[in-house]
Amino acid sequence: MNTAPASETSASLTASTYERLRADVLSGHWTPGSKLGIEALRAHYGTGATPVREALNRLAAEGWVQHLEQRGFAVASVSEDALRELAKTRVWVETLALTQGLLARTPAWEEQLVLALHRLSKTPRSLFADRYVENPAWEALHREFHRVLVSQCGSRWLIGFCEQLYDQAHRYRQLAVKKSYKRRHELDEHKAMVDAVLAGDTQAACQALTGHYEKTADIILNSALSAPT
Amino acid sequence: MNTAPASETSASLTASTYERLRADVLSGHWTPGSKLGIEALRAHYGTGATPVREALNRLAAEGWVQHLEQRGFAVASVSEDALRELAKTRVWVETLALTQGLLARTPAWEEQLVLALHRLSKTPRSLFADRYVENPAWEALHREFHRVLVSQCGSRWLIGFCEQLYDQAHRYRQLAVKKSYKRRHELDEHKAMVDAVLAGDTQAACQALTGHYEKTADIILNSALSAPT
DNA sequence: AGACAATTTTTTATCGATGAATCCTGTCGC
DNA sequence: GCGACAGGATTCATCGATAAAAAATTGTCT
Repeated sequence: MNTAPASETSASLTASTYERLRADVLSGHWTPGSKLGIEALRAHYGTGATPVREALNRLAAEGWVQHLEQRGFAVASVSEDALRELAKTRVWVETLALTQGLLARTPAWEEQLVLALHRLSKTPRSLFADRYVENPAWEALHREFHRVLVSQCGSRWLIGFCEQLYDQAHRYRQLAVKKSYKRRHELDEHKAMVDAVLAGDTQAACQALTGHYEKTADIILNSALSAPT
Repeated sequence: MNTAPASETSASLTASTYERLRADVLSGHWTPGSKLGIEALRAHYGTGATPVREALNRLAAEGWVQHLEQRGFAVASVSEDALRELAKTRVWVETLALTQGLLARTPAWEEQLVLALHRLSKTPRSLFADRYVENPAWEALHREFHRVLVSQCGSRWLIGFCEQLYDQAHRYRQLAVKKSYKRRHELDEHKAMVDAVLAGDTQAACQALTGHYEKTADIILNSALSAPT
């Protein structure tokens, strides 16, 4: 959870409240479905009602929270079906972006990708070796890796969609991790994608991508998302 | 432009202001790039600053307006390049949705599609025969037709993306129409898509869809979007 | 005349207060 | 005993006022 003011102290209260609230929803700090009362948020983030309200309106437009006319806001709910649909969509949309990127591939893009993978490989997944504690640096690099992967498609819209889907999936991952963390060889999977891209093998790249996402979804589904702890 | 209160008088001021403001941006009533001063909007829509502000925040999250930190809001700008990118993305994403829909096609879907086309064919494009005046009924049915076309893909995300892209393209169309209206045989193009779907011919369907969007983009581009009247 | 700085004006972002709607609770009638 | 209903307490939506920031203006100096 994010209690300290964002590093950007200069930004407006609305902006920083938005960022903090968003981060807290993504990280699972606010439980899906739970009510987000204005007064509670106002107190928690230490601002007036107006910035909280404006932040909530943005988040509602982005689908992170739900706006119930005349009865406030609530954290967007989750479900196994929604996760399956999300994973399916992600495969479709990112496969599309990757395919288009490969049709327009450039050395610069390949270099970015190699670099992103390298940095990711140098960063530990967990802050501790014996037990899992989220490593913010790894999370940032992982996000960056996936961003670069689709960035060559030539459409800001498509890149934006991929980001939305990534963040949505990220929330599910966070929620699942709260229950059980399953170790896996993510680096190999990422490397397979990069290798396929470097070889210019669209089919292999898409296949690797698809496998990666399906595995992720399966792990989350198996962590019994539906059974609240 | 939309001066009268929305039909939903019961809804909150924020909600109705949001809808009216959005409609006015989509229709081109507020010129792209122009400033949206709070005081001006407040007076225009006859409410306080709070509902206006919340509506603007939602619209900013959806990309219809731009939020310049500490210096208010402005209507999202347009450009030829952005339109080309939009058209390209639309082809990719809707082709994807249509393809997936065809993989899962059902009689119910085909019936909806036939119905949507029929209704569209029965409604005149313009309110007057001699000159073009937008027909809201046609606009609604056209939107519905395209919604149905992609609705079978099985992903609410993908359907949502298609809607976003549709609305964005719609704004470009509205802006172009303000300069010159070019008559065309849209009905034939729509019919070609439906025929291909009914025949289960994915390739033909996607080709018809692609042609339809590329033609639309070309017409808008030729109307000299960049040269303000 | 043109550049710059101080000052005034305008506009934005935020607060605290208020009217309106919803939710809770205890009571009454059947 | 249980559901309908009338306060009362919360919570939401909205307003008007205000502090803070940006923009416009003016006056000065080179």
